[in-house]
Amino acid sequence: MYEEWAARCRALGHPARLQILDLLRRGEVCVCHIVVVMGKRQAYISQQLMVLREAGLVATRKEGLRVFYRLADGHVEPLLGAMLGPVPAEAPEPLEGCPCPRCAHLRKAAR
Amino acid sequence: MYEEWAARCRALGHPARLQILDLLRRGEVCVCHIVVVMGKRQAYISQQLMVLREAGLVATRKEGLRVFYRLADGHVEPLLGAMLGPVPAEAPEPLEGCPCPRCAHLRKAAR
DNA sequence: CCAATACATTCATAAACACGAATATATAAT
DNA sequence: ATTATATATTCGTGTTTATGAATGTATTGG
Repeated sequence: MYEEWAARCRALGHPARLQILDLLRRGEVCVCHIVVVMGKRQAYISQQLMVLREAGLVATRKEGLRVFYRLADGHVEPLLGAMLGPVPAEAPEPLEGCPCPRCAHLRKAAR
Repeated sequence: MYEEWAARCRALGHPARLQILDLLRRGEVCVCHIVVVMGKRQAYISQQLMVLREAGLVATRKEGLRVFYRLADGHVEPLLGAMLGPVPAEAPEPLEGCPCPRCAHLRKAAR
């Protein structure tokens, strides 16, 4: 049982992955959104997502070309909460330069 | 901020260290007690304790020859709770073959 | 001072991880 | 079928981590 959690902690033990998980606390997003938020190469983000997936920290849903990531089972969110505090309540805003459907939709609604 | 927690998570990312921290949730103990509980070489335990110390996950108190370890500041306990669940309520029992003063005291009280 | 005890550190090596570069796969549009 | 798009994987190399063995340090008692 310790080894299982240790493995998850190793996956948590990287600032980029932690940031991705923190982002996912705010809700499901597609990979391209994560790429824009993090400002890193797509392949790099994909590598980090693979680690998170293999550790069972995130779950995915495929929709056409896009893959949406979310936090896995109920254990992950409280764990992040214990580290990073509660998720601040923010109004959802479109992300500058993000091509994902969610951001496109938010931009349209803003006008 | 992510890097700080990532560093702590790396320290958590090892079954032996996780087990030590879980033990410390039950209260302060000296190194020799940890050694008996874990059934590993003293030097090995000391190495793991060094990692935990450098990550700021534990604090120490020296008393004569012995060094007592406890969980550090209030952030650590909830984090462990999120992973391992609440600490089970157990009556304190002396540990077979442990030379530490606490165990000696408990053995005396048991008779 | 000398020895014993409790704990910590250093060193060497093997395994694991990080990450850039290149490449692969799957889906959708034409 | 071809092409474009979104995402995933593989590979190579440099860095970090794990752990056994050996050794060091601090404190106490004689």
